[in-house]
Amino acid sequence: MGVMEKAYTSDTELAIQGFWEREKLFSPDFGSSDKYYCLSMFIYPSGLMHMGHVRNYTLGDVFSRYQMLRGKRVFQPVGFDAFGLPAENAAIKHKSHPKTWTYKNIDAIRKQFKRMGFAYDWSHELLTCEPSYYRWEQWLFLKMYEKGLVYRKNTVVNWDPVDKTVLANEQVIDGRGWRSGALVERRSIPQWFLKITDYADELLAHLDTLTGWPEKVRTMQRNWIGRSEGVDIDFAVDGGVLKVYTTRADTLMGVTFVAVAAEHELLKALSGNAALSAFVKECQQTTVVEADLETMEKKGMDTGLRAIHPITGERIPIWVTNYVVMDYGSGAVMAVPAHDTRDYDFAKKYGLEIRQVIEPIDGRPCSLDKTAFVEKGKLVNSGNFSGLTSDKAIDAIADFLEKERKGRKQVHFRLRDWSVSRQRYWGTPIPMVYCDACGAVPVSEKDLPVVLPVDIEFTADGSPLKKSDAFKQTVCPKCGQPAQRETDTFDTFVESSWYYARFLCEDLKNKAMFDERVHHWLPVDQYVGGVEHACMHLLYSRFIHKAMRDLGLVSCDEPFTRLLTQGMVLKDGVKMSKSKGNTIDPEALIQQYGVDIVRFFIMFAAPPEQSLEWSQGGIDGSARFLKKLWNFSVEKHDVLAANIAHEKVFEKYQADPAYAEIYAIWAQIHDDMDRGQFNTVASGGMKLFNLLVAMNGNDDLLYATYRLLLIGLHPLVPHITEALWLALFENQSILKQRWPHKNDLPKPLDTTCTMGVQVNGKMRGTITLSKTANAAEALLAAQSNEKVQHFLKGTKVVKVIYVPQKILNVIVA
RNA sequence: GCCCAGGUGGCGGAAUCGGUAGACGCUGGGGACUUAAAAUCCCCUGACCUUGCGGUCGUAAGGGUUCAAGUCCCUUCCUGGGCACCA
Repeated sequence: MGVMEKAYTSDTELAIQGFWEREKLFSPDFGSSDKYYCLSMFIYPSGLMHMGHVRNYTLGDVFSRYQMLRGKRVFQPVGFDAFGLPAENAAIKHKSHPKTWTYKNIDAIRKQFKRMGFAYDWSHELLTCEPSYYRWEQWLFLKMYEKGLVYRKNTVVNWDPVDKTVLANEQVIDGRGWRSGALVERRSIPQWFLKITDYADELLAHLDTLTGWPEKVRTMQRNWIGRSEGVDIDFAVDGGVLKVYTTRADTLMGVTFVAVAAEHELLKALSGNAALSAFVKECQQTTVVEADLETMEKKGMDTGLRAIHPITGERIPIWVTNYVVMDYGSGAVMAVPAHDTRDYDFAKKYGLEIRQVIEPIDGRPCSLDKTAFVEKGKLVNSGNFSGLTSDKAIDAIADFLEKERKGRKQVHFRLRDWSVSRQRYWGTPIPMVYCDACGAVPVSEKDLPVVLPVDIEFTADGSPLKKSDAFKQTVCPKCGQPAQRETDTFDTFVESSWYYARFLCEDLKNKAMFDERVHHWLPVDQYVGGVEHACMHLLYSRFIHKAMRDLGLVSCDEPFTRLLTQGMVLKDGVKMSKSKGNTIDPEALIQQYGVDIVRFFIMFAAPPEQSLEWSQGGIDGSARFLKKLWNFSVEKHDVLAANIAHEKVFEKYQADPAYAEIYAIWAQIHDDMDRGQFNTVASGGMKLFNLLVAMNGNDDLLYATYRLLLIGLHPLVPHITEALWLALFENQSILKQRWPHKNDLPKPLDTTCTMGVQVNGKMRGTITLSKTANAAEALLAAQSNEKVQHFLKGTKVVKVIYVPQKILNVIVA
């Protein structure tokens, strides 16, 4: 190190990476204050790294290196989300084992990550498929079970009747199994659930505290949780009540039928009706995907059963439909065709009555010939409730029903409890045992982990765990009699819901789940990942975090303080994917250009949150810029290596217009770094460099500005800046430097500014005047400006709007 | 269908608080250097009208608020993400 090389090559990058490794720059002292925990969503090892990963992990690395330069002790870990369905598919395809495929991919990606030079603390690397990881997941599940956060109930899944296996939603294509082509059926099976709804209120309320998250993600979560205040209403039926939930109790008098799910227990009594049974069967031959349910053709059939309207006593027909799902709510909804779009369409289709009970509050005409009237308004045809506004009526009707014991006010969430059972092999075994005498019994803590057996043969016909007696046969932890293990495994979202905490303590292995480091180092200061995780992963993690807090395992309320959701990488306007054949292999690019050029382009080409269009021309441009920077450093070597005193240089040039520009650019770079807008950090670096190239004389200013430039660019192009730094300046890493806060640089002393002049709101010219000029002086300057004069000629000034340092708008008549 | 984003020159994008639209870069054109090419450097590059000076239009489309709108409000269109078993 220390010798200026004539050209920048991949050898330079490898040498720098070796230097960082020797210096141990990326393993923080966990006892220190000034911590900064930066985390990128860990990778699912489905093959090699693709451009989306390069973008994701570069973003995390930029945050990390920026914070190191700001003086923080940065922890940036790396790991692998190693359980999952694709491993099973690959194993079937290649007649191998999910583990083999997974570890092979991990090895390849690990090599690629190292080549990228990310500032990772490799000493805390974790793999979720290792027993030392998932044993604590099993342990956490047992603790949640003890706390009453776990229960078992039946729920519907996609069943492939030919392959005799449960299908993931993505394995259902147009209602058929992807491998067999058979029509998929809904099948109800028992599954383990986590009570995320117990935390619904807190998950909602704490969104307001997550000010470091994009507003759009918070909005999405708010809508996903979907808190609503409504009324549970009982419709009397033969032998019981049919419960429905509505947020529009004001429309209750407009109910003309009740719709129930095909699985509803009311229908059991009607099994003798052949036509009805056939229809029920047809309804069950659809997927459970909500988007499909919402868009498919709505079908229904009159069951012949009648429900009694809780207020009028009227007999209302009960219809079975394909769009009401048993798992959501009570599996029944009241239908008000006049005031609900879906009910309206359904009523039109089957000739059911449409009874108007709401009219517009402002008395404007309202026809129900073409469409439902779904707004709130004023009640009509509603007996004693007629004349009330919708809002008043909702309360009045709810009060009436409560008094009559036919209903009650109810807060309802759209959020449903989390089904964590998967009928798959490559996942964490659920630590439960089934005993004929004791029922479902949790595994004893001392018997953890329940190890996933790997000496199995993997085939297409269902989970090998179900066929493995060695795995299944055990004894009941309670009574000691022979019993059977649960053969389902956890949803892989469970692993990704607590890994951020385990990273800190991964080295404890089997000794403990966490130690005091989680109290000092959580929450994660900056989290980076795809926006596609806005609701599920990010909500599950928040839930598990709160559950861990209530178990005394962690101490803060939220796991992630700041969140950046990065956009996709596109080529020719569409997402890069193998199936579309439009991928760019990052490894080939790195070989051709080097890591930093790829990093620089990918940061420069688009703001992190937006999608990024791949461009060959763009990467060549980035290569050109960095080459210019390198060549400039070689050319100016004598000046730059001269060890000029740089401490108070900017003060000396405080009144120089050149310094005003430097200051403005640095302030922009600084702000953009803070808000994670790295594309303009890159362009700011280019501007600063252009300034440097144009600078003549003033070696001390050049020297000081150049040092600033290397520090500013370091997070984006760490290898190049480190190589130049070591060659020209100190013999220690650039990361030991401090990023100058914009407020620590001297304020430029220029007293004038240039601003636009409008006449009647249209831009007509610019004037340069003192920053402290008043309106009269500004007007005078405008009136003596040739271009502006042209538009003021022969007019009378009516009004002057003057916003100092921004705009002068002269209104004339 | 529902929820959430995005739409600015030939292209990627900038404009942080409603105040000079198009920074920075790419592409293209012209020039310098060279026997020549590459590399490099310099100038031009939103559209239309105009010999020029200059003017008009212009941020998906339409409307509105404002002295002033890419930015705020309403409507529509298009593209993308999510919709609970891909991760």
